Amino acid sequence: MEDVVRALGYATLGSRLKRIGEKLQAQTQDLAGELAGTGLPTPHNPVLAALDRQGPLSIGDLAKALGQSQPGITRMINKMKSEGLVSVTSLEQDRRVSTVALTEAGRHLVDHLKATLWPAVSFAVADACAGLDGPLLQQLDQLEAALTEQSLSTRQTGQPLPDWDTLDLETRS
Amino acid sequence: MEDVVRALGYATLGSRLKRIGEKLQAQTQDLAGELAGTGLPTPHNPVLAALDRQGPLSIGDLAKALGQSQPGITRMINKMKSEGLVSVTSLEQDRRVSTVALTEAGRHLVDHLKATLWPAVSFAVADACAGLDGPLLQQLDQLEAALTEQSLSTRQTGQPLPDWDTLDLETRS
DNA sequence: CCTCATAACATAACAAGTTATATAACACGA
DNA sequence: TCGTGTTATATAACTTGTTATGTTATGAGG
Repeated sequence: MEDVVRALGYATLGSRLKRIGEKLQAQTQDLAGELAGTGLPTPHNPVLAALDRQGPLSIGDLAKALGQSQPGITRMINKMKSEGLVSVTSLEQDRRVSTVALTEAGRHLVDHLKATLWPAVSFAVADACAGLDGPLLQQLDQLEAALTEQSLSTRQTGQPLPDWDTLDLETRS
Repeated sequence: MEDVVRALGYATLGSRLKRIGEKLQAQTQDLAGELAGTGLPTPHNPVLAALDRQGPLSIGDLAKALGQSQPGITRMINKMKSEGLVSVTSLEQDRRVSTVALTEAGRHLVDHLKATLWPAVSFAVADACAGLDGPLLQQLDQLEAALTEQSLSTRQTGQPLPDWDTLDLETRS
């Protein structure tokens, strides 16, 4: 059965990118289950990372930092608040803005993720991307094939992982 | 405000790909509004293209051809059926399988899209991708910047578009 | 033939993104 | 100070993807 989305090339690049992104997120979720045992949904990771990097942020700034719409952020923050990972307080000077900050539990989770899941994902994805070459569509072909052939979880070497903060510019970009 | 998803590189590649894919789809939708005037949702285009390329297909085969799950296809087909674009008939030999085929209206729409939207999108996306170079993350940086700077609709040259069927291997891949 | 496993599709519930709009707080000019 | 416009967030409705599960049809063995 022909892969139509792949065959149409530029015409369906949007669908293609979404599809690969979802596959990556699904495999990341699997890896999270094995590694960290936390049931943290994959899209919540960037939120935690943003708060870790930048400290407390408003809803709007979080939306900008993650490049998505404000209502989406509001909903995610509500869920994370209900799980005790973040606290939301309204700003003294301007009570329209609510400031989102990591709670103690949130910070602990971040520390755990920095030591386990986040570097593991970086390495596994870097491994899947190793050897990619050529124009964009070709690299996407290669990446999609690589992910199909071997999932992120089986790309775990088992070797000791460096902590997140020490790995920044090496594997990450 | 730092773009965290971009900054985290491989660790958030899934989110990144989804984000770019959604942006592309949104801009494709805009282009569709200007060009074709049809309110066809962007994800329905690959379904039409698959049926156009392969003739009538079962739900399961469509799911394979598009690389998504069967329930998603079922729902999309139901909507397209309700809009008169496809017909669904159950197979004589095996009444479990339902065969999806373009209706007359569906075929007319496909012909229209082949003459307008599909080649236009191919060209516009190819234009946005022109000059991309380097490793995957770098090409994604460049692509995302290109889409932000100039939308697909403003990449329309206005010059005559070749018909879809004559453009296959040239711009498409 | 009847049963049971399998296969195809449908349905339901959920997740996470979007747009459009409502609400509430602020800021400024008449 | 009183509207009035703007800004920040919340809410609602929708889309489109997912998984889990139900239903019906097929086919194969006893």
